[in-house]
Amino acid sequence: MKIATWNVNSMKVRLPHVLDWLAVAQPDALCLQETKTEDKGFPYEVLQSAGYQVIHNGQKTYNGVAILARAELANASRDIPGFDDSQKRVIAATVDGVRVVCVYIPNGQEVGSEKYAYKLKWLAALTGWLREEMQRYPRLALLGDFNIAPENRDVHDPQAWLGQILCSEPERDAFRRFLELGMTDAFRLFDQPEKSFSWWDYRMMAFRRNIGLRIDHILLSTELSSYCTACNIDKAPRKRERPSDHAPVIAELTS
DNA sequence: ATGGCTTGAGTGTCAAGA
Repeated sequence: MKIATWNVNSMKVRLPHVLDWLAVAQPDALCLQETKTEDKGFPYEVLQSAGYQVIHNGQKTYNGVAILARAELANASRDIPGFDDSQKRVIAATVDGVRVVCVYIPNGQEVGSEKYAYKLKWLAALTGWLREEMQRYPRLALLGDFNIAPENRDVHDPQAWLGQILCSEPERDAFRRFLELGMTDAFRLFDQPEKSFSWWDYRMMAFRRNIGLRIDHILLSTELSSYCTACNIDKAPRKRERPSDHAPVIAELTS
């Protein structure tokens, strides 16, 4: 079973890229972030024609998350239960016995800002809910745009980013709390190339110069991580015309 | 040099991303 995550930065603009990537990469489940559309504008039919079931939790202009899956999407849930939030950032469902949790974690803008406080509060709420969700579903995968580079090796220039947004210690602490729940960063289960990133700024030819961050992640519960045989970042879609600024991350699980 | 692109909204030019 292949599971993947991709921040597409507008489903409307990126739909052709998503369809092409589904055909090439053949994921069994794909989590999408930043769809930037309401549910009624989401391209359900064309994705179903491509062989995927679809659930979406969207809003106008900002945020928005979806899960596409070849098999049935069972027991779908939206948002963080008990956490008052107008922003559409979470959707979850069970696919082939795996609880797939798709998240678009807030960016935080700047350390010390209101949005940063919201990010930390949001992360705490997610962690609390995940603790329960993992008891309900021991075979759980958390996928998405975390907007956190967990370690210095996930940053092109750790000195320049020291203490900055996406790299600050409170954010990295929050990431470690996911691991303390019993989850493993699938990407780090395997040897990886130096300077592996999942996001590159649109400006300054950042992709060509590999000036990036690894902020998109797949975390696996203990019961799943032992079945993980590969995890990679696919840079091919980032090389296309009008790409998303993020690349997809894909993990393979044996049954 | 706090910019540099891209998107959505909306038709001016700005917020937001990371």
